[in-house]
Amino acid sequence: MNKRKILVTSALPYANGSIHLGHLVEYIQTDIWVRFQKMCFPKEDGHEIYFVCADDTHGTPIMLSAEKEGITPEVLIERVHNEHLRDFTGFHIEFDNYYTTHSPETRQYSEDIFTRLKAVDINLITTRSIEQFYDPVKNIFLPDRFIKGECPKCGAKDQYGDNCETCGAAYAPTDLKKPYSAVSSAALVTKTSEHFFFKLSDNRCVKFLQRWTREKNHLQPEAANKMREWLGEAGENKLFDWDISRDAPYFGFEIPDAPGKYFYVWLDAPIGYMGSFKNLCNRRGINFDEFWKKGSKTELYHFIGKDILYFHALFWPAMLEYAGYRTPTRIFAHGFLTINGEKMSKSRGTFITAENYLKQGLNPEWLRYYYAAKLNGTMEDIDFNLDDFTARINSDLVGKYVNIASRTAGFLVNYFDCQMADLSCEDAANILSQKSEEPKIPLTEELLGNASLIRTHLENRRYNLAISEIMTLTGKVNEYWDRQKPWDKAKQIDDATQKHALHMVSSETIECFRILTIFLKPILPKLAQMAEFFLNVEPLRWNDLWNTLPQGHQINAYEHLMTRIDRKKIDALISASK
RNA sequence: GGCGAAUUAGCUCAGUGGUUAGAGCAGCGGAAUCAUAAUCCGUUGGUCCCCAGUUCGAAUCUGGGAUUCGCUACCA
Repeated sequence: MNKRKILVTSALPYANGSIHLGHLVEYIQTDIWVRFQKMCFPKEDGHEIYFVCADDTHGTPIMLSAEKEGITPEVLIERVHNEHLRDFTGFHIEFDNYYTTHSPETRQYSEDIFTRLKAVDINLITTRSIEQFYDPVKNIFLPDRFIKGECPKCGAKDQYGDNCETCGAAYAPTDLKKPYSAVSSAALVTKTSEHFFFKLSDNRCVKFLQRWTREKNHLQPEAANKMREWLGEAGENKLFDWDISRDAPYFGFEIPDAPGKYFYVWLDAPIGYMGSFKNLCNRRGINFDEFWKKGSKTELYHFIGKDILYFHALFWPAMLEYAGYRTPTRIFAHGFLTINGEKMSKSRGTFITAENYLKQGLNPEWLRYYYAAKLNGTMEDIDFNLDDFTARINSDLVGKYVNIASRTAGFLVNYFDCQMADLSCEDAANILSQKSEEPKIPLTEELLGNASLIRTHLENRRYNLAISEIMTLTGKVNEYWDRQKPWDKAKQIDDATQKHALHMVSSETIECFRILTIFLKPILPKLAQMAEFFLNVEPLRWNDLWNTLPQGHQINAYEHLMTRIDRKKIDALISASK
C-alpha cells in the first residue's frame, strides 16, 4: 500500500493580538481535516501526517506594541505565544508543532531562500531606492497604517492613508496633507532609502505563475479566477516587484551582507512553515528534505484565509520555485466569519475571543460542530448565527446523537450484563431489518453504505454536507429505535424471544452509535474520546467502521456525554465581550 | 467606475443531464415514555431578488436591473 506523507499548515497568527472566533474558523477547519486524514491513514500503517503552525512574530507593529508595554519584543512574543497555544489547545487544535518565526530555523531558511534567489544564475533580487514617510522622533520608517493626516480632497483631519471617512475619497498615503505619525504625533518627513525587491514581475515568475495557478487544482476555482485577474492573460504582465526589506530599527532578521536591512515580516512568515517543520524534524528525526526538496513526492497543503491569497498563491510558490524547493500541492482558502450576519464588533459584543468563549464555560466542541456544519470548501464567508448555533447543537448533538447512547445503554446494562449480542447470528437480518419486505438490510449496513460519501465530503472539506449526511443517519437510528419499541420488549423480558430481540436491537443501536462516532470523531475529538470510553474500545480509526463490536464485548455504564447550551451562557458571553 | 461572488420556507442552508423545489430548526396537530424534556409520526409555510429572452419546459442557460459583499481603479 502507498504510504502517504502529508504536511499541513494553518496560517500563522500575528503575535500582536488574541485569537478570536474568526481565527478559529481556519484552525478548526484545518484540524478537522488533519484528524480525518490521520484517522484514515494511521501512523501504525506507516503513514506520516504532520500539522504545523507558528506565531508570526516580526514587524513594526510588534516592535511598537512591545515598546508601549515597556518590554522587549522577545518578551512580548513569548507571552503571546503561550496565550495562543493555550487558546488553540482549549479548542482541541492538535498541532504536531506550534513554533515561532523568531527562531534559528526560520532565520536559516529565510537567509537560504534569499541567497538562492539573489545568486547570479537566478538573479531575482534587485535593489531600488524608494521614498517613504519617516518619523523623525521615533527614527523609524512608518508602515501606512501608522500614518495619518488631512484628506487631500475635503481637508478632514486625522484620516488614515487609504481613504477618507468623511468624504469617502480614496488616495495614497503620500497624498495626505500634513502627514503625521500615529505613533509619536510628529510631523512626518520623507526620506529615501534602498530596499530589496523580489522581481515578481520578471517574465519567469509571471509565466510560471500563470501556469501554476491554473494547473493541478493547486487553487480552488474561485481562487484561480482571482489570480487570473491579478496575473492578467498570457502575454500580459500586471505584477509588481515585491518590496521585501525594511530598515533598522526593525524586529526581524537582518539580511545577510546588508547591515541595517531586515527581511519584511511577510517574507519570513510563510518561511515559518518550513522553520516550524524543521524544528519538528530535529526533534522527531523526520527527513526535512524529503518534504521540501524540488520534485518531492510528499504532499503539502496550506489552509489560509482568502485575505492572504496574494501571498500564498503568488509570492510563495514563486519564491519556492526559484529558490529550488518544492511548491505546495494545494492551497485551501476559506472566507471570513460574520456574526449574526455582520462583521465582528466590539460594541455589539461580537468580537469574541477564544479565551472569553472558554472562560464563560462554553464547550469548544459546540463551536467545532457549528463551524463544521457551515463550512463548505469555498471562499464564501460563513455566518455564526447565535440562535441557529443554540438550536443546532441542542437538537443535532444532544437531542439526536448523544441521545442514542443515553437511551440504549440502560437496556444492555440492566438486562445483559453490559454485553453485546452476536449481531451476525442467523436470525439477525430478520430481527434487525427496518423493513418487512426484502431485501432485509440491517441499519448498520445502511450506515456503512454511506461511509464513502461522508469520507469524500470530509476529504473535499465540504463538512456541511458530511454533517448533513451524518445527521440524516442519526435520525434514522432514532426512528429505528422508536419503531422497535425496546421498552415494550423489556416488559416481556421473561419471553426468551422478546429478550433475544431486545438484546439484538440494543446491540445494533449501540453499534450504530459506534459508527456515527467514527464519522463525527474528526469534528468532535473529545466527545469521541468519551464515547470510546463508554464503548470500551481503543481509539477509533476510519477502518474500524467495519470492525463490529463482537459478541460478549462489554460496554461501560453510560455517563452523559454533552450538555445542552443554555442561552444565558451566550448572552453572558456577549456581555463579557463588550 | 471596472471585475467577481452572493440572493431559495420565519432562521440556517442543500439543490445545474431543464419533470410536481428539498433538509434541519422554529410553528401547528398527534403518539410515545427507553432517554439529563431527549424521541417519533403528521402538517402549515416558498412570484427559488426583479424584469425580459431562448425553449415544449428555466431556481438552473442568456441579457438587463436591484441589493449585499469582496477585489481593483480612481479619473477628467
